[in-house]
Amino acid sequence: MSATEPEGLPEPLPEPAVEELRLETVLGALSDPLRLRIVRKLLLESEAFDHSCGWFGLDRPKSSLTHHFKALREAGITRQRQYGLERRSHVRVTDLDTRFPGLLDLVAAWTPPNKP
Amino acid sequence: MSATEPEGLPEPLPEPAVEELRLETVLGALSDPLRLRIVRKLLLESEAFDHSCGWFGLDRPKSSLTHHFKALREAGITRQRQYGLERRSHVRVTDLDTRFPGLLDLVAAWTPPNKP
DNA sequence: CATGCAGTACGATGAAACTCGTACAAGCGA
DNA sequence: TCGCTTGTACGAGTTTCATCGTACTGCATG
Repeated sequence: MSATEPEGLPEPLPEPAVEELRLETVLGALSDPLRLRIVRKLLLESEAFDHSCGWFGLDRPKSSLTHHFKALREAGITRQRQYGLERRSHVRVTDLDTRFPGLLDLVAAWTPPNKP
Repeated sequence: MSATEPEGLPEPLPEPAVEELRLETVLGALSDPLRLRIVRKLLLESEAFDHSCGWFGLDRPKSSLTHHFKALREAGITRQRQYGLERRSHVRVTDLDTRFPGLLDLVAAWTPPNKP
């Protein structure tokens, strides 16, 4: 069905379909500071498509990261695929732009406050 | 300072300044279904400027409504003024469009799922 | 096959936050 | 002045969520 993705890739992990995306859920997922950082980093700094958990350089225990990446995926913001050992993520840009046009532009354009 | 508002109005209740608005906080406030309804109703159906709490026709106890309207105001989404007995709210459109351009358009354009 | 690595699953803990009842303050009108 | 209305303050009960330690799975590589 979802023929927008190229062939030969591992199947995505379970995720909501485009029609199932809920604005409240998406906003709630983005309202966490760490998850907002993750999404912004994916939007701004990923030349390639997917990035594994370690690429983000987040100083948190692994179980915490699992929690947040799962939250992003279950909210429909990211798609995750298994590449051997690693589980790589990317933002579902097309789906989100379809359902909530302007949301990702907003997140990417936003300037986070200075942290000393 | 904030000379964008006409004169002769009651002072707004305490609220964050434009520079203090935080994206995480705003998104978190909008991630509650009832608050999202409130903001959408204000954006879509308010010909006049301000609306009192009862105008929304929300079937919740008063103390719950106070909680949510306060949350919206403290997140910087709405401004509230005291008019005699009533406390009327409107969305801080200019401020939000300045800090997070596209956010309110997004909220207004979004179509909520059918509720049977 | 043994080691090591990426990541999950589970569970406990603590902090928010939603919901709401009750009691109270303040303004308006008869 | 006596209600009636609008909304707050406070507090309790419940739920949800973030955080993280520990144990485990699965895969790759030597």
